[in-house]
Amino acid sequence: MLTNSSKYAVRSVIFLALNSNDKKKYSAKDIAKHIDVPAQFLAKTLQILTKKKVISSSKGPHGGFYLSKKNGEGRLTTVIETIDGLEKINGCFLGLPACNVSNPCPVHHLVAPFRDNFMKEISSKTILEFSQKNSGYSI
Amino acid sequence: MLTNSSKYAVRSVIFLALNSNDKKKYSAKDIAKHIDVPAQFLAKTLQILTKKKVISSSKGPHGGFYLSKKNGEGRLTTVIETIDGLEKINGCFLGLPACNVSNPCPVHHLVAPFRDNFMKEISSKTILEFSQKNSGYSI
DNA sequence: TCATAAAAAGACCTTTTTATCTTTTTTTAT
DNA sequence: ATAAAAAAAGATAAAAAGGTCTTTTTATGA
Repeated sequence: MLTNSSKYAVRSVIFLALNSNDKKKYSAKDIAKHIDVPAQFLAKTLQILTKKKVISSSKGPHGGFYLSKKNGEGRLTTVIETIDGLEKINGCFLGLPACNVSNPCPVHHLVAPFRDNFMKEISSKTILEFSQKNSGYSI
Repeated sequence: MLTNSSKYAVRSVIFLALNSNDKKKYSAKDIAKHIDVPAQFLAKTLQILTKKKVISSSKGPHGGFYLSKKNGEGRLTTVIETIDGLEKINGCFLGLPACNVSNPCPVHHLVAPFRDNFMKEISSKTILEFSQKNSGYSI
């Protein structure tokens, strides 16, 4: 459903939402340590998110990645969209090119309600709202 | 969630459940045409399913792949398990190595009910029951 | 017996994903 | 100025996924 890059991205963004701000930044290495993923590989993904302004960064000593207030108002869908695109997550579970409610695959009625609800959850709440609501959980 | 191989496998098996028996067989090429996927690539997957006795085959003219009565009593989970393994579909949506109800990731409560219901649907019914129940749908 | 049809097997290839390593650029504090 | 810290960028590579092509084996029917 999601690539590792995208999973790491979502987890990083939630981590930053809960722990960072424009005064408190985290290096790729630190984030990688916190969420236990390969640091250099994560760095690539964080750079993409930065370039697309999903997260923020600053170079040099005491630099790092962080979520600005504006970043925190973005949506987790945007994170996934930026790294993986939305086709993968929205595509038919069995790979039918034209699967929809009027031309469903045999598992469409099982999958669609989940997907719709999932997409709603991660697109109706801001990154900050979502992260704080789920702050008790593991990342 | 599923690889293409596994998606093709599920669709092929449903096709065979609805259209084949020990008197009526389909070549890999025919099946590929019906479900519109690459024939040679599908053949590989069908051969694995055959070797693991999830489906049946016979060589030579008028040979092909089919579902025996016994095959039809198998489960779709077995198809996925044989091609992809179950780790992929059961693994944490965000990639946490130890995500479960007592140590959930932030989307566990969104994903787990879907996955449990999905697994129940494709493991409690036989391949034949499932296919016939959903025989109106596209594959 | 022989041509034919089909699975089975194996070699090969391309793309995508997942990484690692190195170098460059920028910024900060000393 | 300079050393250090960090992002950014680029090169390389291994593994997995996705797919094609060729040869071999097996069975059938004429």
